[in-house]
Amino acid sequence: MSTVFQPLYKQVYDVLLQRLKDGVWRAYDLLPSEFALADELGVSQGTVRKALNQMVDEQLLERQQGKGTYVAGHTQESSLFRFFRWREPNGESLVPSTKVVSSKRRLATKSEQKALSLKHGESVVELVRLRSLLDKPALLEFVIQPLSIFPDIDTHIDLPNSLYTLYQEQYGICVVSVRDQLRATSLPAKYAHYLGVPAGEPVLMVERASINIDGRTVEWSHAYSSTEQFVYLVDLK
Amino acid sequence: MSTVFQPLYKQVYDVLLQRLKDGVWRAYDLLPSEFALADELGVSQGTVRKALNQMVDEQLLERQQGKGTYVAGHTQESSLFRFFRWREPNGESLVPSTKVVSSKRRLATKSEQKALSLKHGESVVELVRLRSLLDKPALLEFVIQPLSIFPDIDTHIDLPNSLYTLYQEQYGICVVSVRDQLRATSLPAKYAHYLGVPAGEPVLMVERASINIDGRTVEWSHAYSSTEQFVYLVDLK
DNA sequence: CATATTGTATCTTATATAAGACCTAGGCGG
DNA sequence: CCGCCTAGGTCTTATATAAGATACAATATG
Repeated sequence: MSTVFQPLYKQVYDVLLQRLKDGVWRAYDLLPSEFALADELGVSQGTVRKALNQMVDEQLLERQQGKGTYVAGHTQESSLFRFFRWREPNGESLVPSTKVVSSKRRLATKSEQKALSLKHGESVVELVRLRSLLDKPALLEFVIQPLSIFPDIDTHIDLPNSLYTLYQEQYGICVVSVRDQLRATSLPAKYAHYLGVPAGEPVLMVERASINIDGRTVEWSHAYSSTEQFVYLVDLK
Repeated sequence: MSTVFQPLYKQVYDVLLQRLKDGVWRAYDLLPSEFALADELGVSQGTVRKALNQMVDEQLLERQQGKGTYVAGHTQESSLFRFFRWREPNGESLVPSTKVVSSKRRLATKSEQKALSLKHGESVVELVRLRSLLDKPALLEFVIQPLSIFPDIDTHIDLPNSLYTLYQEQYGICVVSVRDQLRATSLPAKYAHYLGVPAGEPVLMVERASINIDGRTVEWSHAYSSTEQFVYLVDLK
């Protein structure tokens, strides 16, 4: 017997997740009510509810009692709150301001092909941004966006502080998790003036893969930052 | 009306959590069955179940169908798996081996008093450990343990790889979360020979607060590590 | 008879459903 | 324009049934 047993609520979960992946429901959409879904799928409201609960836990959905269940979307605030880990040493949270340094199209490098599962010869946009904390330049960020995923993304005039809202609104792409690799390294001389830090200074390098609801890495970035004034904070539960 | 409404299952959760804090049940203990708890507290089994579910999600409890619900304990493996974030650059997980460099008692410094909420004049143990990955020295770790929380902890002969199991077994202290602050810095000359890295080299400094079930910081540590061969990995959901 | 195996009772947690409480928004009458 | 009412959504709780684990008696087998 090759078919493995799956509880009803898990099967419901899978169906609903697939609809999110397929874009049947998009950010901020209102889902049908629990009873309506239960009716459609031929199960009870409680079973649908259990599946929805799990998706709420995973931050895919948001509920509002008395109103309905919505597809969770990135706002500027929520997105920064969720994925931006830079803090003051005392733990106070920070909101970055962002300035575009440059943006250009080019062929993906080997490592970019690997990180983003691109075919040989695919083009990407390399976006360089300088992000400031408390009005001090703090992070120099290199963002790689495959053109196959984000067509003509380099034609947008003013980019939002958090790119994920742009991905969501213009391309229907919902970043649900990120994976950061942290290293210490010396600041390359050519970047020193951006951060106002001497060349060769120890800096934190954060390499980030941003992952879509279907599991694909849709964006890849790395950033340099001095940690004289700010720290990268991790809470492990 | 000053008393705020709390759902039944939340009240049950609070009662059960308090029992964990009080040490009524300790690591690996078997809890009474859902029906027994329901009976004792005067609610239905499903309500108890919802409270227990939440505690399982928080990794405070573990269930085994047909057997019972247990208080989650740190094993060497689970503890390292959960709180050890060093990986190979390709993402492969690593298990450290650990050697004690030194251990001494002294008065807590100002910053230690603050981090650990100690009174002026309290004593701590400073434990220095060298941890290796793939047989290469990789992390030099300074662990601060208040003697008020861990009496005579420096009399233990051989320390386990993960200290949390020791805290749990000898002192009934259960670390449920940690908070890491990451910085890049230059490797102080006096530590260079431990890591086999030139002095002044950029290294990652990880400052860690380990937090007990009652919310207290019970251990404070900082560690230096070269990131030539290994990276600190963060998954943000 | 000794031993292994099978059945069965009774624990446990896991899943599904139903019913009522509560929240929100909008319509409608004063 | 205000307040009441109601429709339609989620939230909470309870109950019934399924399924896994274990101990032990009954039974088959050498």
